[in-house]
Amino acid sequence: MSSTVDELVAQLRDGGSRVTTARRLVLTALVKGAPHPTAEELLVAVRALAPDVHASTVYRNLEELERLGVVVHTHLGHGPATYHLATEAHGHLVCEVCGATMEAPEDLFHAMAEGAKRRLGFELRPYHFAVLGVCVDCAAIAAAPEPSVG
Amino acid sequence: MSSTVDELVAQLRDGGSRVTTARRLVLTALVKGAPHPTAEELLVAVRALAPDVHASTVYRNLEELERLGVVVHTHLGHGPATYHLATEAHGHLVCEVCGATMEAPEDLFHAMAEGAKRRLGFELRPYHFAVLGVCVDCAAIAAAPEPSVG
DNA sequence: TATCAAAACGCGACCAGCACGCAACAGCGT
DNA sequence: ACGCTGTTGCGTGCTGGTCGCGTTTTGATA
Repeated sequence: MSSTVDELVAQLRDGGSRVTTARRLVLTALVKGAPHPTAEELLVAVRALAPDVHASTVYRNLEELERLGVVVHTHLGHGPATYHLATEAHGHLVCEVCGATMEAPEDLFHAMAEGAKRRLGFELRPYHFAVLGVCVDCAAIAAAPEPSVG
Repeated sequence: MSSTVDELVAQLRDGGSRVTTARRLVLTALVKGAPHPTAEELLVAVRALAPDVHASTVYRNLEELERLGVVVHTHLGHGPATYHLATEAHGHLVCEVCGATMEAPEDLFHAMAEGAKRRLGFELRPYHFAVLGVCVDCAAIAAAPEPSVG
């Protein structure tokens, strides 16, 4: 198991931040909820237990948690940003056709990262924005001769 | 020289679209303007010659031009999308610190694209979203021992 | 346990970037 | 020049997110 809510709360205190109900619930939602929640989804999860929490509170908490290095956000495409614990940071491959999201194997970026570093001095951070493309299934559909219209 | 406005206008006619003042001006701005214009910047360029063109007209034209394969848009980071001619499509590396944008060498994505294809069946489209990272200069600054505060 | 400064909250207003509905207008085939 | 229909200008609306302000809460200290 990577991180419990209590450990994350301890990180908050270490960082000088206070521990509030909303904040704890955001962390709980991140630990126990679905894999790539948006701020909106986190808000829903938080409100399930504390209905009066305001959207801006969730946004501000995510910002603060990110400042402390507890969570990171990723853009998976055109929609809203998604959040996860910093301990679970990883690259993403997103299908432009169906929206399917998959975790990128860690070494997939190695060659490109090394090439960019050596040739351009550019240090890749391939986690912040997903790499777009077309997934197996959608590529198969696109390549199929005819979807047999009738 | 890649494309003249007249060639692009011909593409419009071939696609069944009409050629209007606003549309021609958008194309002109794309051909002759700065490298990675946003919709807003294109609007300004268009309005320099036709002050009454409305923002939504530019957005709709860009959408239509994209449908016809004349232009493509790219997301360089958190800001608005940027547009360029489809003939000039290329990958981008964007510095998360200073925002510097550079064109990615064509072969930089080869290894990753092949790896993704062979191992996951995933066909990379690395042009739609930029790859983020830290540029040479900002990496140097970050690595410097002390910026000599006084 | 009471006190209190500062942090965080709830709330609403606001912002950027963009999409949409509609009536008027203009391109272009005839 | 005519008329069909795509396009425009305009306002309005939506999503995703930020900000300022007055109130509440946290948690160190007494």
